[in-house]
Amino acid sequence: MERLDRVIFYSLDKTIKTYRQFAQKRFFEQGFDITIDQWLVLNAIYEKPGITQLEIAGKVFKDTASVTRIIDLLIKKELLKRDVHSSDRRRFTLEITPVGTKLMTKIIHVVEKNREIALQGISDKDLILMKETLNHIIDNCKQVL
Amino acid sequence: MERLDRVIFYSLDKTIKTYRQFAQKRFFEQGFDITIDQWLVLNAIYEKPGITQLEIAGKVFKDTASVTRIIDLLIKKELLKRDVHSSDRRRFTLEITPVGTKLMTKIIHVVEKNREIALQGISDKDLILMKETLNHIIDNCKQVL
DNA sequence: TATCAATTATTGATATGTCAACTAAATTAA
DNA sequence: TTAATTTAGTTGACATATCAATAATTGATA
Repeated sequence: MERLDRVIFYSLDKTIKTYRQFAQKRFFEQGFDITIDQWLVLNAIYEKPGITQLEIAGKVFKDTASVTRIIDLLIKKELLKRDVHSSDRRRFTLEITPVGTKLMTKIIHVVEKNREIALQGISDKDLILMKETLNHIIDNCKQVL
Repeated sequence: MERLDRVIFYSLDKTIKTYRQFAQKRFFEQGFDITIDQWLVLNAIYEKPGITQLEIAGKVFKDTASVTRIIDLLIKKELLKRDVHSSDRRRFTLEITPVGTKLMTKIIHVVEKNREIALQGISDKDLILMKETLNHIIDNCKQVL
């Protein structure tokens, strides 16, 4: 067996990539023409209307440059509308279009099902334990960052 | 508290991103002008001389297009050399240069230290448990892929 | 052996990640 | 109130991910 410390990061990487591929495939299969990342950003706005791009970036662990570009694409797809903010002209008001809202209400079922499939057979206890270990790793890395 | 199934993928994403940032920062800080992904590819060759690009892709969970491009950069950095394979002309023989070898023997200490820092305070038992849970998720997703 | 299929790798297009430089606007301080 | 600082967001450059199309070569088969 390989060394544990090495295998862990290997497994982490593989898990994220496999889950993303899986989730993306299911989006397309069910007819949703949207990437996982675009969904993440759209969802952040859906859950908190009036959210700023900076807040979105923090919420989905992306930098503001990525958020800007993803928002551009969401607008091109007519799922989102961008208007200048009434009181702070550095900011934008991001508003999900009716088409975007419809997509969100439909795609949530795929999202929930994806999570269910990916986690089936895994106990809450194991998930909680894993979450704690993951958070521990994050804290360890953050101390140096 | 948010729903567990949701939080888990959130934590996974955050962990990978934080660890990558942390590891990359330490590469640069210690004077190694190489990205994490370039290191992964170079390491695959280092550990298995004569490896094909297809095998590298499998080993580091990248597709062959990414591997091709990363190899291009490694060659530009003069850490790697690419020659036609003697018996199969579809393939290439990838050879790490002396400069590349030197880098690899030095950077391994940073890599080991990174893992040590990231995992400090976490028991082997918890790591093994996490690995099993991660593998379970991978298997669940693969069934659908 | 001529053809067809499989294998290995590259390339183009598009999306995203990361860093740095930049603009514009708002806030704070002198 | 002017000047400096901070904040919000954009843009360019480069690295990587993913998909599809392609090229070259090899292997299988009819």
